[in-house]
Amino acid sequence: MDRRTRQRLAIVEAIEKASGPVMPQEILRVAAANVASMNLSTVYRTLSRMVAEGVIVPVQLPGEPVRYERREAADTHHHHFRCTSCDSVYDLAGCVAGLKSLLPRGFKMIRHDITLYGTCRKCGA
Amino acid sequence: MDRRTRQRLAIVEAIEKASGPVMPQEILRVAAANVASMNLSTVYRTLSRMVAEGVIVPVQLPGEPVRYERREAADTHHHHFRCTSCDSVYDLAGCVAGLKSLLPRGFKMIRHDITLYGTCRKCGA
DNA sequence: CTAGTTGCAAAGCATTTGCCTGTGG
DNA sequence: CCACAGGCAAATGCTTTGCAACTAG
Repeated sequence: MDRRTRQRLAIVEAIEKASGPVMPQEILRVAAANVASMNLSTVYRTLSRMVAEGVIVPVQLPGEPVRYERREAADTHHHHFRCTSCDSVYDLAGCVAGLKSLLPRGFKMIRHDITLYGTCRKCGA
Repeated sequence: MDRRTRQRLAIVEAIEKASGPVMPQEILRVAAANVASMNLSTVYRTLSRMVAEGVIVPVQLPGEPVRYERREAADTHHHHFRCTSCDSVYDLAGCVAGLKSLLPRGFKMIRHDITLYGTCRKCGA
């Protein structure tokens, strides 16, 4: 990100303000509040760069468009929770043991993804 | 599936022959070998019906197009392994304990997805 | 100044849909 | 016969890209 443009600052701010992983559309919506001319292409291009720079990481949940979150949050191994009521995605600290026992012989595990679905605190009331 | 058409039979066969979850494109490729006029729209429409009828279930892996597998295979709780070398997807029997311990207080888990990545036996050699 | 950026429109993919023709029962 | 199916092309929704105009440094 060579230049500090209004657009980039607004996009970075939108991601940092978010409480969890956010989608490009959501970033556009928030960033457009500060920079009227904000464009979806700019959001996508900026996100690609930030991923390449390691500032943010893509969060892929099964069957949904990509979301992004700060790399800082991703430095500690974690997984995600998706509220089936409000569609928000939350980070979950920690992991589980025993994943390797699921592997058939001859298979080697390099990484894994876990997604939990259900209702978050807000929606569970 | 009211009618037994050549197309439907070929699509069903393609899914049953598969060694794991398969993508629509792959189904088209295999089914087209038997029915020359086979069309992607037909594949998609037939898959939708089969899902509605409960004959097959969609398998969603993070960041990839849907795959489908026989419901029979899905009746026993299982997860998936994706080979990062050949891109094949395999079913994994069993599950792990302790997922609920990842939940923050106030969150309720209804279901979960686990995807393991690495190299399969064929590619690991 | 001027290379890096942006906005806009067009292009890509995967998937869906409309519509008219074909066919299984 | 004729309602259900299929083929084809156009429409979607998300994401990427080409290109000319713009601007940060």
